[in-house]
Amino acid sequence: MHDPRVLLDPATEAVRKLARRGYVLDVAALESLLAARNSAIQKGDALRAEGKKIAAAVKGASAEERPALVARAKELKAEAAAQDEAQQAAEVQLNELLLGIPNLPLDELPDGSTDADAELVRVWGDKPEFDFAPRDHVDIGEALGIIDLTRGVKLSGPRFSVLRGQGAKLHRALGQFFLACAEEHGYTEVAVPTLVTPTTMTGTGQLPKFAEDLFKTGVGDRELYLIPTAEVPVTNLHAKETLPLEDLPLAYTALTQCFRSEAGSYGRDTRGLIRQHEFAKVELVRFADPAKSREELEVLLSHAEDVIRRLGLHHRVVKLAAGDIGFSAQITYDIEVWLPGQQAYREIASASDFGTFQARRAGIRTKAKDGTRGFAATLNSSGLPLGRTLVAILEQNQQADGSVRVPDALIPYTGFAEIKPE
RNA sequence: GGAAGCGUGGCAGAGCGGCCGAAUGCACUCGCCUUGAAAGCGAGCAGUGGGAAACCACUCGGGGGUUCGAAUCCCUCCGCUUCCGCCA
Repeated sequence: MHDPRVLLDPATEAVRKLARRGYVLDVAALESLLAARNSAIQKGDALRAEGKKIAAAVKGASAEERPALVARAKELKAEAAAQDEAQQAAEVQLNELLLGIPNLPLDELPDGSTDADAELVRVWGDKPEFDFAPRDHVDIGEALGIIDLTRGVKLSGPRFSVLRGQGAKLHRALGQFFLACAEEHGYTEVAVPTLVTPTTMTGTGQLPKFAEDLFKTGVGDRELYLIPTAEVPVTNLHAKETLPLEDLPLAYTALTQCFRSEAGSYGRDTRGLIRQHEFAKVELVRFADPAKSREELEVLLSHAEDVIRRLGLHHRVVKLAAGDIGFSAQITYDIEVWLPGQQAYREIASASDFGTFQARRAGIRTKAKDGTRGFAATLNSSGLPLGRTLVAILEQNQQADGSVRVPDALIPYTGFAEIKPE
């Protein structure tokens, strides 16, 4: 959420910046709602101030004076209540408008609104060469007996899957490996709920706009959402808290299940493990001094890149176009891993700087030594998703005989160096 | 799920209808003192909103009510603690 004053300040260039992502800012509506709210506050405050003075005077007033004072106090109270109503009405509309305005993309982002418009930052490693026709992870995994899509569908419907034997073990090893990397990079591991309140979802920006992307549960009168990413509970860890500025940056990591309805992606990636309703992911979250968030993003990105490099997976890093970044982000890098089975680079991690956008919604404040207050910057990156990484390993490390080589870094975690048919 | 009790500033803890945004202690910040530190002394020290500022308003778990006036009285919700029940 934005500070409406900052948004209205011409120096912010909010209209131009939001236009880059296809959002038309209604300046007039914003101005009039803000003015209506502030004027109601001022009038209400003045009425209350007078009311307080009269109340204090009642005590010392004579019996003759008293009735008139009490009557006046009652009048003022009613008038103040009317202003309160006006204020609330304006505030509700103002908030509704503000909650729907996306973050401002940084000027350094390339123009455009699709992944094709992204700017190539760097490429790591070489495309693996095969002296046979590389298969995709479904063919490889089903032949090895480690991926069972049919039974996943039997249990839960489309976009669910079952991993088996060495596949399940490799998956679990990835989680352990990613967490170990994160710990090495200085992140504190947290185990958090995967079921959260609407308020928590609003703090990071999933609600109110993207309810259709989420799985929702209801028991009695309680309404809880399944998290689409650990970003949600981990970022909200410090919601409604004030963090000493000198304690920043704070770095957290969590391994959680993630749940996404994938509404609007019908027919896309229907094959295999690429797009599932439920998947596991290690997430990295940083809370930073907003003045330093841009540098922090590079640090965060380097941590995600380090993990995928250790696995020896060929990938590239791109900076997303202004119109392609998420609602709450002001800049996003994607790490795209090469999938020989698709002959394409596919997103495996996304590292974003949200500036103070989420912190304003969630109430994550900072206090400097000199007493200056503000909002924290929040950042996050995948570090990494277990399923898509497993896909990349199967496809990049497949052998002519159908077996798959386990990356050296993972062997201590899997206990085997090779996946072979049972 | 049933019963009782409790929720006040970073913490502890007074206050129980106007003198209370709130005593006191601890912690913290700044200054004095000191070779340095501790101790001691002095000052400061909740947040949010409005305002250019002076300053004003709001907040004693949340919401609502009674009253000219509520941290204090009433209702309700939430949370915590203890006892019972159930349970991985």
